[in-house]
Amino acid sequence: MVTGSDPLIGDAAFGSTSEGMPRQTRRSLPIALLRAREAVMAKFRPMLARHEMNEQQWRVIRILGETGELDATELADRALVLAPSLTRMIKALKTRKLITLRKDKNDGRRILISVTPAAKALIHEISPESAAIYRELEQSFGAREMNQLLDLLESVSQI
Amino acid sequence: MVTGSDPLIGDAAFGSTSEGMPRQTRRSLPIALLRAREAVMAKFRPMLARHEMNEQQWRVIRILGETGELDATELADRALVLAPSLTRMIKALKTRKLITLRKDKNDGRRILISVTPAAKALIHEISPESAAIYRELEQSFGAREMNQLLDLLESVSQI
DNA sequence: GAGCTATGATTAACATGTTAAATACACGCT
DNA sequence: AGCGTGTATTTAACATGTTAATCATAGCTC
Repeated sequence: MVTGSDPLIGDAAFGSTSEGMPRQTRRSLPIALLRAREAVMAKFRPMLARHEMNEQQWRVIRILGETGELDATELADRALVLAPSLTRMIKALKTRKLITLRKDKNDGRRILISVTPAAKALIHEISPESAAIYRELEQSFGAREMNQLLDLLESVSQI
Repeated sequence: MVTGSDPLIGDAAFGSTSEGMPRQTRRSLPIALLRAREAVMAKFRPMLARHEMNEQQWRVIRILGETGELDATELADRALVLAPSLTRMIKALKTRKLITLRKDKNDGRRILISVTPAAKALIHEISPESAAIYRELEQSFGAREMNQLLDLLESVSQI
């Protein structure tokens, strides 16, 4: 049975959601998040592709650029990539001479990763383009809505 | 002035994005969307795994259950999976006898996909569990916030 | 110091994401 | 009918996602 006066479950246009029946996908948070993400990333992907970067590589490089040297676990955490993915990406980025690795002298298990000057140059190429796309997005979506959305997303991430 | 291995942006610069510098990831919409999605999906994944389903398969099966027979393009669109992914998933789901395929008699290019009774049974197993997790999520996040978030996500998806 | 446990990173195996190309059919045109 | 163009699906190739297992090192305990 549907919870009391809850307007979230079941959209009138698509019928009500009763027990045993799936929630309509249009008011499903996971799908709404995915759809929004796709819409947003579609704006950025062509630009990144011109720089021979994908989304994940850009996250990794950019975070290293912002933060400085990081170990793999911390980097994977911040860039939202899984450890096995990062391991593979490290190989590719090292080959492209965008990162350098060194062992942590105090902990032989850790590798410390940092960006090369070439990567910093790349960051300085991409960032203005990225910022421009972001501004465009903010303009058509609304700065206030954007902030509100970011706040809600931050809040839901902490659950 | 950036020198040596110092980060390109210090924490002091948080929030203010100047030309040539990357926006701090904490207020980046793509990353916020990804992080929120991860937080939400972490609640659902273990339950789906118990039913030997991943997130994408569940979206596909569920949408077919809601909608009835669909052609591949329409299904891929609604389930937010790319056509090549769907092609591969179709093979697996057919092997598991969760879907059946037939050719469109009016258009030989299209295949029409629908769920089997076994899939419908599976949907009726999973849906209440999914709904329970969703209610839990709604309770800790807040129904009003959830609604607000869904509205904003829908809005940003149309940009 | 041997042994136990925990942690960081990698590897393995399979699934999906992503782009480009190939294939097959539909449809309009002449 | 034959041809060109567009559309639906598949295939290919490579990247990342996901879980589990493995390997190496750290740190603790006896």
